[in-house]
Amino acid sequence: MSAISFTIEKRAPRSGARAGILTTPHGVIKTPAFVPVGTKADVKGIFPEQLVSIGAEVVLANTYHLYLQPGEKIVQDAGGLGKFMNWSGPTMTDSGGFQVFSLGAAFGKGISKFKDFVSPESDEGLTKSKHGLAVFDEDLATSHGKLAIIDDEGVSFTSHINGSLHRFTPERSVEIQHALGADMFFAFDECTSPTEPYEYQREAMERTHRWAERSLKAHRQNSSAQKKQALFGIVQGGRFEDLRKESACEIASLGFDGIGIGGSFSKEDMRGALRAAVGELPEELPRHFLGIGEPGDILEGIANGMDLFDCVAATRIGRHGSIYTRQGIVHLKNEKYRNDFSPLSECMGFVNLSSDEGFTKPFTLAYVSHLIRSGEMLGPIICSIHNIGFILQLVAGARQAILDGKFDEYRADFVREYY
RNA sequence: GCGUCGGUGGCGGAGUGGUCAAUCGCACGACACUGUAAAUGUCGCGCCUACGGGCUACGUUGGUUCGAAUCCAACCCGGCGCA
Repeated sequence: MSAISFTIEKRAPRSGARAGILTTPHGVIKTPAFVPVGTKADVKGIFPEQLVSIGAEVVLANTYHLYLQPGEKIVQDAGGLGKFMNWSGPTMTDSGGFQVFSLGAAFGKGISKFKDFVSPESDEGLTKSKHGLAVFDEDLATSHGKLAIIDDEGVSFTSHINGSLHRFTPERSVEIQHALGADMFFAFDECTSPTEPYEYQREAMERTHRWAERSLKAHRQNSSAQKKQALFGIVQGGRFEDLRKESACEIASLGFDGIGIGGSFSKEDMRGALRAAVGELPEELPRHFLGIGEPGDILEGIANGMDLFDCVAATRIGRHGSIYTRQGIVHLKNEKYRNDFSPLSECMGFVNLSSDEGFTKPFTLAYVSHLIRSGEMLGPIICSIHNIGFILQLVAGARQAILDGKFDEYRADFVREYY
């Protein structure tokens, strides 16, 4: 018995795209859906009411961050993630598996989730340890510029906040996520660096599979949590299609409530890895494309049958002064926007961002550019809301297009103008 | 007027005989950002360039020296103190 239910309303004729309804204990999510990221129990710079007003239906927080600060007990005592952050709709939490990557192999290397990975440096093999470093060697890790090292049992890491030592296992991640109490949560996985070779990708994938089983077992041992929370397993396998297929089969066979597709790709590898995985997934489970993405990548995901997406880019680039528009990303700090008095909303093709909760009138590019340049906090806030709104609208439009049987045209039209 | 300290790139401010077109910060210009170590980071920022380098620059003028932003002299300008 799952805490959620998922029904598919309509499938697109010439692609894998599908529109569905995902019902959770805290409400309904119309899929495909974009899930704004609220890592530390807030979508940076945006009030819950504003999220609602621009169409958000669900938010995603992070286990690693909330465990470190303020601690899962506080969130639990507050009544769970949603109550803690004043969000009454559906919630999700990520497992902390991504931090294994971002604080581990990627730490200090300028590698992000989605870069062109030019020259994979030979890596002293810390994260490749086959012998299981049960005890975290801080000096060793630090000397390699990492805050996290992996063994078969779990991951030891130092807090990026104060350097204190911690350890996650699949069981611990589930326990923390039970305390956080989101409607949907993810199994603890190992998100590998795309620079890792095949052998290591296989090793990590198999470890992720073992962790998936342990996560599921831990979840099933808590029947009250099981009634309220759904657990998603995560497909890994790097850029290798055979691994992706194998991983998808394995994860799909275990009995999760939903499936996440994880990983870190180079731009060219995403589609192949995605297709290989999706082809092996059962139709009836909701599929979440972890960490994706940019407009084009989201549409690619939808076309390949993905239902849920989350991404920090909208708020991050917004905070950094860039906005999505129908014609592509605009860097508001650029000189040419200093005296561009065209309205923000019209520029991005929004029909309506004006509501009692949202903006009352469109701001001009010149104004927001000024706010960004002068360091006023309203600038990043406006851009973040704008960008989340843009993505939500893009996905809502895609959903409607699927229902209307016009997804291919919708996607083609968008891509033509945007890229 | 006397004394004293000081005048460096858009600004602030290092440097105090060669390795200085000149550290650094700001401003400015551009780029990056995909399960958030991120309201962050990277690059550029005298002029020209066939990218090897060339040219003009550290208040002004002159001098010392193989060589000066750096030493000397005069002058101009500013702060402070005394008249």
